[in-house]
Amino acid sequence: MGWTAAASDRPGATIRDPVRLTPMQVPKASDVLADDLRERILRGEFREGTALPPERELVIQTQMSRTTVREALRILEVQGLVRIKTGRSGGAFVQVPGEESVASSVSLMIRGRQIRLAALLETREAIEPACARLAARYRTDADLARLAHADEAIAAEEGSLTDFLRANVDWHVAVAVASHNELLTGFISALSEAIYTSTDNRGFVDAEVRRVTAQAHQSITEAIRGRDADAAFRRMTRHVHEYVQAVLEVEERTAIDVPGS
Amino acid sequence: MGWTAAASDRPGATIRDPVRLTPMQVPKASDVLADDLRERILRGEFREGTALPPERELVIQTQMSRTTVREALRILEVQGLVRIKTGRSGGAFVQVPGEESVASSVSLMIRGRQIRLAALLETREAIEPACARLAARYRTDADLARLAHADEAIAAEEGSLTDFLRANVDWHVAVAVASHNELLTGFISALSEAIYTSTDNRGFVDAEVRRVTAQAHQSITEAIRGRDADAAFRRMTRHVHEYVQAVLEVEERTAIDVPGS
DNA sequence: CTACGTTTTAGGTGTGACCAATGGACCAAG
DNA sequence: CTTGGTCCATTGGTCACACCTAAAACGTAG
Repeated sequence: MGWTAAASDRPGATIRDPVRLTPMQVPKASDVLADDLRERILRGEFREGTALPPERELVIQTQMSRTTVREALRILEVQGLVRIKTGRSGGAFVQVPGEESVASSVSLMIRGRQIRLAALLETREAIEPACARLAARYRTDADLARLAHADEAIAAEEGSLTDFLRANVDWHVAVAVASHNELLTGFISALSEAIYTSTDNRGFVDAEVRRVTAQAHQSITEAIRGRDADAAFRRMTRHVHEYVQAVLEVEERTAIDVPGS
Repeated sequence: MGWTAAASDRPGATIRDPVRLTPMQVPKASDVLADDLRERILRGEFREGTALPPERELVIQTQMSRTTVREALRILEVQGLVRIKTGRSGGAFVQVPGEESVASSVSLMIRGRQIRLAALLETREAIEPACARLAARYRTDADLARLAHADEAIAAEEGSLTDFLRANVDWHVAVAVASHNELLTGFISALSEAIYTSTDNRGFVDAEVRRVTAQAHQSITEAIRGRDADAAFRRMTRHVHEYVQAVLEVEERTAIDVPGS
């Protein structure tokens, strides 16, 4: 177009890089639609449970092809913003992403990055004490019921290792729920689940560990019941830390790692 | 098909529910493909950056339609497991979900659930002190450089409010990075970003707040530099808590909420 | 009023065609 | 030898259309 020549007053002295452009992106049609719908959903324009127009209707309204519309809806579905049902009076129903959504993405990262069990425990050590403190502050009777139930399940001697670990996860998640903080609950759910799968097949949990764990849990549950935030924080700190120590000890003893498969 | 009649020896006495099936789910074809590929990626079967076969090639291999194949790839893309490039030698390149992935899903939840600023701060209060402790333990010189850079930006008096808040976020994220814990980094990134957007347009940040903040940051940075884990934990606890108090005060003073729009 | 088949409305899948972007090979002008 | 232009092959993006499948709603026989 010759506009570079126009920028220079002397034809021989070409200015080389007088202007810089940021690498620009041409959005895909499906992304445009998805972005628009996402924005509206997050803005609260539709109540939860509202049905978006059927695909064929969206095709008419947006003048896009059904393929494009479907791709946009699929994006929103994966992001947890809609739930798609088939059949008559089915369609895309607005939903708001909750803990499961966060938990699943955290799980993906943990598995993909092959995050070591030590790092997982370190993270749990970082956030669970504070979680217990909040639980002591905000717990309701329903929360207490869940905790008590998990305590019973853990104290059951005859359960299998898997049962024990499952109950263990349930208890930790119950504490998180009792904190009434959705973010923390999401984090803890994902963490506990990952720790669970990492801890299974590592038989370092013997009867002694189970006994100590059950006792610690009950002690913390008591603090939460008594709304003793400081005690809950302290005991949870100690409990999680001891667990870390136990795992690290075994890690060192069983230092024959299985890196490949 | 009349097989219920065949099960009964007398035609009139139909046995009603002789066999019970668990409600089974018919998975969608695209999900099957996506699940398979996801599993392989997470298992580390492909190195990061590896190109999956082109769509048309996958169509041949899987005997599925291109529509289905594309949907599967789109799912993986949204989950952060592949990055799709157009053009020659383009395609789906294997990727492993990192902090951005977690951060974006957390953002969705925060926006969608309309989580209050108080809850965000509460969450930050729960995890940042521990984060600072880890940073003091594991920080490298590169981490210190980032922290120092952020400290300078914050101390700059002449910046706009937005600049200040931006630098504030950078510093908090830098602390998280220094902890060398990818999970915590992801959490803090998402939290800080959300707090940033919530704090903007709330002019409670005056010169005094900025001065105190800059001072607190420097103090914590010093603790991290000196590998003093306890001091880092303590000072960060105090700093974040004071920030919460400041915000809550303003919240009460400006109790004229804007619920609708 | 219940039971069951039919209809209708939605999403799910398959096909084939064409558009758009990207990278490489090649060529021409300076 | 560098710069820019042209063309081509490859690969994802979009489209239109047809058909299958699932589920809710409806209507009717018993």
